[in-house]
Amino acid sequence: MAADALPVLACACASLRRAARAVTQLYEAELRVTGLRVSQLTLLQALQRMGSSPQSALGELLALDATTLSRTLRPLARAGWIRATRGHDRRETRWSLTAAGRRRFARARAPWERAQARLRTRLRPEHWKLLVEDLALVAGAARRA
Amino acid sequence: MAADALPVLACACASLRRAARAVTQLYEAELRVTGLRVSQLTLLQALQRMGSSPQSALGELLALDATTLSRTLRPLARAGWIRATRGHDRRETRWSLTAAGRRRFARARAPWERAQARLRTRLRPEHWKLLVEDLALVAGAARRA
DNA sequence: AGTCACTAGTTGTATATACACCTATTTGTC
DNA sequence: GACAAATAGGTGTATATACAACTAGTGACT
Repeated sequence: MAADALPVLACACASLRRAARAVTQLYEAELRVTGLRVSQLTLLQALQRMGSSPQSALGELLALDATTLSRTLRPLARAGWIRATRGHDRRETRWSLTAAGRRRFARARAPWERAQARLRTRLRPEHWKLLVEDLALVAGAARRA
Repeated sequence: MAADALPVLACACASLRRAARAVTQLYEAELRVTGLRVSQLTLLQALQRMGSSPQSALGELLALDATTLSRTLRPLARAGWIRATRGHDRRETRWSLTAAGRRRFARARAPWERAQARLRTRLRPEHWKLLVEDLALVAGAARRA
């Protein structure tokens, strides 16, 4: 199994980016049938989880720059999968899933789980934990460093 | 320290991409004084390590799509930091660092190490190993999955 | 030699990402 | 209430990333 590894890079950033590229390609391939990009599914997952939430809160959860987020949300709204409402503070935009968005999200579930499984079965159990738990620590650390 | 973590995401791909974004922003900030982007420094590091190497080998090492690589190499060549030679097989392009490239790489060393240190001191020691060693396994696994 | 499959790399196009800067709104202070 | 500082979000621009389709060179089989 370790024979399949790519060479270790000295740079932590390069290591992360390389892994992100490789894993993204795997997920995009599985998600292709859904018509959703990884970035879009990630946003639907975040909204499913958070319910109605301000745009800025989505950006913090995903460590996404506000401008990137702004442009990624737009096509989801155009497709009718998410809906914007205005809060008391009228600068603020709150987003929530529409019924169509929930359906779309449900239809993407099986392909997403195939991607998760495809990767997971290739890894030792502790590496899965690394991905989903320890990287949450790393992301938080980098944000505040 | 764990109080600084971002919430755990269910999707391994989203977790990786979020961490990559957060860490990239940290490194880009430190590298700004060098005039090099993370992607460019990563290529110079790879060439420093591999010596003269075919373009395709660089792509495999970094899990970079050939088209992405092609367009990332071009500005480095234009800046005179890398040089192309042609192999026996005349389809193949081999790249190596120029003297100017080695100088540039040397000047970027201190800022790069500051970025590494800034992240590293925020992490528990085992997390550093996870980043540079275990992510090499993850990247390899995803590639072959 | 002809040709067909394969491989290395590029071009066209689309999405992902973020910085600098902008507008609209809110809030704190006088 | 007036107004400066702070905040939410968007625009302009530049780079990062990759798929589909392409060109050009290689090699194998006849």
